[in-house]
Amino acid sequence: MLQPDLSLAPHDCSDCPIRHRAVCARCDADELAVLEGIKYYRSYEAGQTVIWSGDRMDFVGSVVSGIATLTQTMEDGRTQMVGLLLPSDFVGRPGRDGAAYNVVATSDLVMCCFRKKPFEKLMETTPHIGQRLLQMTLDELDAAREWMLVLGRKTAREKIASLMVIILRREATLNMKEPSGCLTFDLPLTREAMADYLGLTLETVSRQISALKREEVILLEGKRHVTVPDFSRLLEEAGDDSDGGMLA
Amino acid sequence: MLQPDLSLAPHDCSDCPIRHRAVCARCDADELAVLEGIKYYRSYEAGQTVIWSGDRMDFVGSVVSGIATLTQTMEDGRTQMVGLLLPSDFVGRPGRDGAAYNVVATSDLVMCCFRKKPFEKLMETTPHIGQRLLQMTLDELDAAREWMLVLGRKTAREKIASLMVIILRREATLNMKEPSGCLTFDLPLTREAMADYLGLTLETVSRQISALKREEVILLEGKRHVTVPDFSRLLEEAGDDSDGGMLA
DNA sequence: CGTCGTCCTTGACCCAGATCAACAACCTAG
DNA sequence: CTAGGTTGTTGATCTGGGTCAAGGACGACG
Repeated sequence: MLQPDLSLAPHDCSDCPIRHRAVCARCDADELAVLEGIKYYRSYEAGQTVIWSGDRMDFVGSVVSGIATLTQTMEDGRTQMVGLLLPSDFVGRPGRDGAAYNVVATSDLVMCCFRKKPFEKLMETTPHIGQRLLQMTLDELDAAREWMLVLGRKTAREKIASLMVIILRREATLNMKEPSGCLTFDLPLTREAMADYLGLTLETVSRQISALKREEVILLEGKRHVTVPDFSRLLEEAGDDSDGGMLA
Repeated sequence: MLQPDLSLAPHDCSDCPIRHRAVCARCDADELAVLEGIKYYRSYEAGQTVIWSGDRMDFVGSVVSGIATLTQTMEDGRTQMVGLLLPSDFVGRPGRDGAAYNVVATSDLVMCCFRKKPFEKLMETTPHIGQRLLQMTLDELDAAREWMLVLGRKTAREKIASLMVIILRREATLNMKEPSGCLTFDLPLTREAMADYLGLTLETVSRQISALKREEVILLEGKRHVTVPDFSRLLEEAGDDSDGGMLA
């Protein structure tokens, strides 16, 4: 079920220096040439803030490697993560100058950026970029809404399991297969960051992870490396009744 | 052909039979003619389900009058509202056949629909529609993410106040002004629907509304008609520190 | 008119998760 | 090697909001 052309399925594009889902259409060499003039790479260290909410943002871009988070904060310090950016995810908003969230590098991070003005011009002349961006944005909207169910209605245990499911699904999607059976991955976030994503405290996160370990839903090596002996069991714990996000 | 108006600011378009922000570019008469072939209206009664999650959806459209909700449900019945559709809001997803949520008419509802296939074709030939749709989708994404903060980190009282702020802001936006001072509106939702939106129970919603009334943050006539004597007080109760969503 | 059904309110009690606090397991620097 | 800084774990206690239960307000309809 590989989808060619303008599909949004992440594609094997390892020899393409763009690695930019919004722009790369079949890694077209001409396109590449057009883009060379306006694209550049940027690196950030773990913990560094890429953009502050409200700041002027003169670029759009996507994650090449590493992990970043989108967060919102209230004056009293309460923090909610509103997005988790993994490689290939897009950041930025054509048509608006101000950033709406803090973007923070959670690990060392490399981004592929485009200066915004020329990118917007490019969108006008190259319709598939806009179409691609629309599809990606609709996907993000679906993901955000699915997360609203997690935040609003799930228990702490279900939230933790849901987070693991999301991470496993995203990793599996990059390899274009469905997760199942026995799986292994590394938690890309600290307990505190998980808490901010899930609307919990870090203590509750820690306790629930311990509980899942105790009941052998997961196995832990160190604090970050997780083995899931039975993915369907994890799904059950997540209260997940979806078909894997593979809507017709 | 008229220069298309790509701004997303709601515009006075009362004599335009499309009333469809995604498509209507300054109510261009030519455009209208093109569209006549593929658009139609549909009415629903209060309580009627417009689309079930997972169903095939062969149209896109927008709300002309009335109110609809997008909800997600778990097998055990826990429900989370993930979107509130007011007049001019868009429903549907070009490029995908299955609906991702239940869409329910909360009041009597009139929708302006377009058959999906021709609409998609129209998008290809008329770039401004795609651009407009992208902007609208990005706005919805921002709204969804703002709601994640409400769901994940706010107290019950702040949630109720936030809901009222959102409703007042949306109403004010239609008249293109900022809400302030003494305001009046009708709650478009039952206590239960509010609970589903806010990730609370209906009892908690009722109690918090009573508390806000007791402390004169709001005045109630009947169960639905609300007067807000001081909008800034309500903002404070909502824990809202934004600039009114008017990012540069 | 009364009865039924929907929507809402209020009270009593309980519990999941927050809060407060101590400490353990690692780092890296010196 | 030790000192100090992160990050994570676990225990004790508290509390906001959930749950269960009773009843009120206000239709619509016979």
